[in-house]
Amino acid sequence: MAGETLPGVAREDRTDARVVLHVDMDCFYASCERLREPSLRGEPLVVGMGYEDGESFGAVATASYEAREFGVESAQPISQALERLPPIEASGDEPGGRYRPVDIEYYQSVAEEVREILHDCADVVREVSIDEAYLDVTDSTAWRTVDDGSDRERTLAEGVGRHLKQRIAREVGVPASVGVAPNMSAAKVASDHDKPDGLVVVPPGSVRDFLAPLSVTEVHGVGPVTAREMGEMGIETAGDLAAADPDRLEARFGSRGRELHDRARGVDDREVTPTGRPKSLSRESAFAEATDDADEKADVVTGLAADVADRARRRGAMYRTIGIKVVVPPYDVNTRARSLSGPVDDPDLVREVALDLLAEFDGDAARKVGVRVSNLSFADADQSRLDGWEGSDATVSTDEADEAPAGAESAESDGERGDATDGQVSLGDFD
DNA sequence: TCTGGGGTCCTAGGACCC
DNA sequence: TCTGGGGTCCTAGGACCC
Repeated sequence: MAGETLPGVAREDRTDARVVLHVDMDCFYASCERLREPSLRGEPLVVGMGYEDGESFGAVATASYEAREFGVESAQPISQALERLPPIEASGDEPGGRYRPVDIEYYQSVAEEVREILHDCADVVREVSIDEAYLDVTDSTAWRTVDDGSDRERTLAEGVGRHLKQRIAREVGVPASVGVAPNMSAAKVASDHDKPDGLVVVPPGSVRDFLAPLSVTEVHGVGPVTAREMGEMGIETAGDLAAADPDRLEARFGSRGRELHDRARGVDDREVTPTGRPKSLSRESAFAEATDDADEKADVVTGLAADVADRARRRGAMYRTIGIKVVVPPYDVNTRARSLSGPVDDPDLVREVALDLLAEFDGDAARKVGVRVSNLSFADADQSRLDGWEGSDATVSTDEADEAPAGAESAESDGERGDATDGQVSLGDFD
């Protein structure tokens, strides 16, 4: 089915069927490394963090298909990868792997080139991550079949997918897998179906049949927990899921149950909307070994707080909520957050609040800590609304906030919890 | 599998308001 | 003093995704 359009399309050539593409760059970080270091092509290649400097607690970011043959996978502890695929320098007569550290800035520069092609090909592009995007090309193509002289049917939509792949390969030099379907969910599964370098087209009317034989884990939104529970209900394939009683699914999985049922039946009305602004920004860091040393934890949190605040500022984001995350062995994830009376851009306050929240975990061992800012607002975003404000402090930024930081008092006071926002009228007049 | 880092969305209870 | 019902905001946790 790869690179082909299934028959039976003409009848479905309705104007209401959308043409959605999902573009997924194949083991993107590894492809980027090969782009600038062609001798890595064809070699088992692992891109990961934490294997240098004698460290060994990082994880695999991307493994090339050759490395996957050795059992190396994404998100695997780097120590395990090194066992299964020793570095070439240390492998002796055995086959060895090439290891490279993550160089996110370089990958971003390559992704930017890909991005330009995507935006050139579609009006609406939703970038999901550095290596993945949805495109809606309904306006510029159709599900109509064309006679290209071969014996099989092709659609115009398929041509768009092929064109996109070829441009990325030719102009950037990295492989991509493309799925073409009438909705986002089906396009996503399609792009996954024939990796790497795949092109899978699923025309309207054939989505449910395409999905039916696939494992339920292929459905976007079904993770390990849901898959296990579905297994207990006798639901193994997407076909089983499509045939299941939606009321039963809703009883067990809530609104998500109904949604997944729809997806499995090929129903997904979500519009492809352009990438929006982030809702939160965070940084986290794992300790090589869990620690209960309060100073050590505080030092790391202080650093993370500064990083997060800096990133927020560079992106023009103000935040109204500051939070932390503390992962306690074996792997208990704890989060704490405090909201202020108004949005601020105030690195000192991020640190103070984060440390104050951290104090609750004094004496607890932590294997990982994190800092997050959320409830973001962007100074340039709602300008039309802000214009109506009297003495608009859309950019209540550090100057002002330093003098009257919203909620700062709670971070400094010996104080009672919960009074963080009391009496903070000065910054409370937002909205 | 025993777990790195950066995100999103949903749920559920409690506070508070009318 | 006891009380109904609805709405919103906040926090914490969970599942999922890349």
